[in-house]
Amino acid sequence: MQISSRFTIAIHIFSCINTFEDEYKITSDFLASSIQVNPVIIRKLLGQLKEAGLIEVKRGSGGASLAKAPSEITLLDVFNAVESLDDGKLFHFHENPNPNCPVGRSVHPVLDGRLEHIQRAMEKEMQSVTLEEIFNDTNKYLEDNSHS
Amino acid sequence: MQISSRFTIAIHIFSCINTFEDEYKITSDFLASSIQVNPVIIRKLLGQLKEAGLIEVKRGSGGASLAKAPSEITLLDVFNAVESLDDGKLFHFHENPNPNCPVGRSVHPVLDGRLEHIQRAMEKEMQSVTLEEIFNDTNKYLEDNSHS
DNA sequence: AGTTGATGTAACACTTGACTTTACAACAAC
DNA sequence: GTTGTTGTAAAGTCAAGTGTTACATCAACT
Repeated sequence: MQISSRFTIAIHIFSCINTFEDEYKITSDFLASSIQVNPVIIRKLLGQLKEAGLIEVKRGSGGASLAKAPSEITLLDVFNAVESLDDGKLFHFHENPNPNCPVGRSVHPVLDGRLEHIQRAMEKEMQSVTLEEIFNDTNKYLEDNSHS
Repeated sequence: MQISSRFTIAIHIFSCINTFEDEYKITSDFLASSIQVNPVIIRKLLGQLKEAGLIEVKRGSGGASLAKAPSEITLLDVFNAVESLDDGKLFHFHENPNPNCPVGRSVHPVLDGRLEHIQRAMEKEMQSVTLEEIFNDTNKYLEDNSHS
């Protein structure tokens, strides 16, 4: 099963804030039209990102903005804010291995460490990328492709 | 969204084969009672593992066995055999970013490489663990806990 | 104060995938 | 041909992702 699109949508949101915050007010409708999903989806995501302390959202007047420097937000922060992993675990273990079977008894203790290790590898990689880098890449891409 | 339990069930299957193949015939019913899921689930998984060339299953008489040395099967092999990632990609991208928006146009080219990189890190870690190691861990665990 | 444009949320529907279960045809060995 | 097993179809349950409408709440502005 794939990781939900909430993650890429969240990054898209950040990129929009970075690119447009001086020109436009970043509302859920504005974001919805760039991402092409329903504004309510965006609002829920904004809520999660806000709760994680990554952005600020103004009620009433409206508009979203970063709560931290882009160099201080990693893809892992975004991922954790937005992806609800049951018990924080990437791998879903089958619930009831038979305790009367030697193998059934040992699967969990034998595998748990390995699975954590794999998850860590992924998280480490996510942690090594900051929004600043994403923003730089985006700006570069837009410069290179603005003459077409 | 978590990775489905098919992955851990598959590893459980392999461990059962390794531990019991000399004493018992490894049928889907046998496996089902150790894993405590429906035998049909097991048969489907056995089918996927067979198709990936990791095991052999006897029709009629019944029974599953390894098709390769445990040192030649990695967790990544098992994962790929059993987990159907759409288009091989771990991350699900939102489908229709707005091409009329600069950011909408650039999200894909900017992110694709990063996401692949993260997925690779996970795969690399999976690839570094063989079933042989899992089997050794299991045997060790069973020895250490057999006197209780 | 009332209007306006946003956000926060509830409620509901739709779809998909995971997982379960029953049932049965196909098969191999005895 | 009987038996035990695999392969698979069919149908169902359940949870999560996603989409949509609706509306109360809020802050700023006139």
